[in-house]
Amino acid sequence: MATMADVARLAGVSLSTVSYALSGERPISDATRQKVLAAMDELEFSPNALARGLASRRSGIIALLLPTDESDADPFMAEIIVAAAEAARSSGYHLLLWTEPIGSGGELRELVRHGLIDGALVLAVRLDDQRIPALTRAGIPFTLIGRTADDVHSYADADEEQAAAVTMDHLVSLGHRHVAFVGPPIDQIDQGYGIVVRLIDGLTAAAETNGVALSIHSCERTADAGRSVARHVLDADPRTSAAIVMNDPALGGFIGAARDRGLDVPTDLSVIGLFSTSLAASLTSPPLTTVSPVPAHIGRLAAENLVAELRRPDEGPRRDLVSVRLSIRDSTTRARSA
Amino acid sequence: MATMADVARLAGVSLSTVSYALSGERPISDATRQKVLAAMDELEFSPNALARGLASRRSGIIALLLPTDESDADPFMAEIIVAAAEAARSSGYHLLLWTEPIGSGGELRELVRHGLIDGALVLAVRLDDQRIPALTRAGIPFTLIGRTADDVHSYADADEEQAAAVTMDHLVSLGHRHVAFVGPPIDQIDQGYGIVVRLIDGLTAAAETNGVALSIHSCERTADAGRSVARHVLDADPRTSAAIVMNDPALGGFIGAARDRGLDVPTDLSVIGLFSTSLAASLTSPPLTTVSPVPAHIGRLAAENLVAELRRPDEGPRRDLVSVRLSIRDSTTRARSA
DNA sequence: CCTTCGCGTCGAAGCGCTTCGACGCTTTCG
DNA sequence: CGAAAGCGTCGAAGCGCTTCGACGCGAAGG
Repeated sequence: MATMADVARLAGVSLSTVSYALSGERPISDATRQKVLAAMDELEFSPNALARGLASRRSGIIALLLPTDESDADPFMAEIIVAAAEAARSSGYHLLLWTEPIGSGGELRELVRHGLIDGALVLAVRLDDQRIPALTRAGIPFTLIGRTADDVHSYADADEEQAAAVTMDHLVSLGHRHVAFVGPPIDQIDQGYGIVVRLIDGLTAAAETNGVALSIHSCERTADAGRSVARHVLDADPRTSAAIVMNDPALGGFIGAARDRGLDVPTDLSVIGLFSTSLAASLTSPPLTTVSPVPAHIGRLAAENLVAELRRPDEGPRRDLVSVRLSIRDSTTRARSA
Repeated sequence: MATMADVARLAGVSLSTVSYALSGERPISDATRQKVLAAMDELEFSPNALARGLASRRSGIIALLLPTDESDADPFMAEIIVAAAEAARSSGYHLLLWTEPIGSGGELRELVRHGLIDGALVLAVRLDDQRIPALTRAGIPFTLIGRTADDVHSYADADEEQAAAVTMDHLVSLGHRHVAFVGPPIDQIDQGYGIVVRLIDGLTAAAETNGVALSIHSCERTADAGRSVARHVLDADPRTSAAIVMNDPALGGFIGAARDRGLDVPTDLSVIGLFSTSLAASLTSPPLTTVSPVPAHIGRLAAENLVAELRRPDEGPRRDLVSVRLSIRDSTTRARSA
């Protein structure tokens, strides 16, 4: 554990010179720099992150705020997180996983006052998210993974509007006119998760434009719930020929229940997965047609935006919309009536 | 941003007294303690993590070492990670996600010298893992999520032996005598992932005991690979009546290919998922019988073991084996011949 | 030719906390 | 009744780094 003082001694220069040689904050002659670097090498020096952080008031750590009670370990989020960690790391930052037992405004303040983190990535953003004023008040730069209502902060998010359009286009072009949307649990809609709200708005608009009858259903994140929603959907409007499911855990039950009714997927009922992971898409039978962004892109962009903001704070918020891709597999086909 | 000095001034005591009142490292009279606490409250004081870390040589941060090239964002691992983060946090530690671009022994050293972390959780452990000597040399306490060959360190791991026994028991009790095991990619087996190796050993032993013919196959983590392995398995031994699949991404293809051959699952071919997530189990058709540990348990225990070791270093390694559960769903049934 | 400037370097003052030795008191016990 | 033993508190010395002001020096400018 060599310290900078050791390096300075060995190189025959002062401590501050070593520091400047390392950071480049002041010009250092080439000869000196070489001596310093050689000494560092010889001593296997590597700077102490804590000391550096204390002195510079920059820790090199960013936090990822992960609400933990809901959508626990969602594979979609998992991809985002890993991608964010990698991106942060390749920019020289560390990613700290900050799980919040939800509604814990107090603890966030603690984290923030703590002086440990330089910035934060905010996951599972609600249109009106309490964490945002908390972070703002604390003066901590942050980037949303998702968007709020007022769209004034940095973010990286899926392009829900496009997703809605692409989804509806696909179904319409296959002749579907009676479509059901199966979303996440009702309380997630009520709580205003931007992603859900915007998706529903987009789908509603697209349905109207295309003369499609769209029914909207919420569904708990379980196969059983998917099962009963399927029954309900088919009872409510037997003409329903396509379903848009944004709820991976419900998918298996949903498809199973339809099949139990004697309906074939996709012949009698097309199913399209919204924001499903490709793993989920490959597991259903038939393999699921999906409309999804690449989660890793979202995570990476969010981390990059945050880092950029930390390095150059004055350039204003950075916003990225990740467009989705329609992956046509075997769960959608032409409507029978068409 | 009040500092301890501010608190000391307001409370009318010395700086060190405030520190002791906070840490309890030395006795402080009740009266003084109350004054100090009141002052802290009034100033909304919260200690600076960096300064504390620098002075005490304990950062309160543990790293989770996540090899990133392989099994990217595996949902099973995701659950482990989130659970570990929560457990760490409720023990007063922060969890830092350290992604490694694999084979990066050098970078690990850097992290370690860095002085940032108090300990490490090591994910995706190989029987002979290079990270272990690196950590040992650096004097960093760690807990494995998995086990090495020599079984001398702290760990939390699934009980693979039990898993193998439970799996084989289930199939044997259903009358299966010709069983195929479909594992992860060959290089993961070769590289000695403990979990895979022990599972195969256990299954082999259990097969022998029960007079079962067991064939072993590796398989890339894609649906297509699953498909072709299924064909291969059925060609190689048409008597195969059951498959044990430890490879979620391959599952869909595997089942699909069997069905394409005119085989019904489970009537003609029973399929059992090994270490599958419950999400995956619910998505297949029919829903998958699985033998799995609760991933969150593994993550939590690992974090708890590490924290315990950090707090009481002399009590020796802590080891936890998490037992698996057989969840019987609809993908297994009696062998036809039976 | 003297001033001005920028370059390259140094020394020292912190950053906010922990921890060790010391000190004055009050108890306790032989 | 005096010495030993705690108890509760204080002061000061760091932890390893960044950063600011200063300084000597050679080059550029009037």
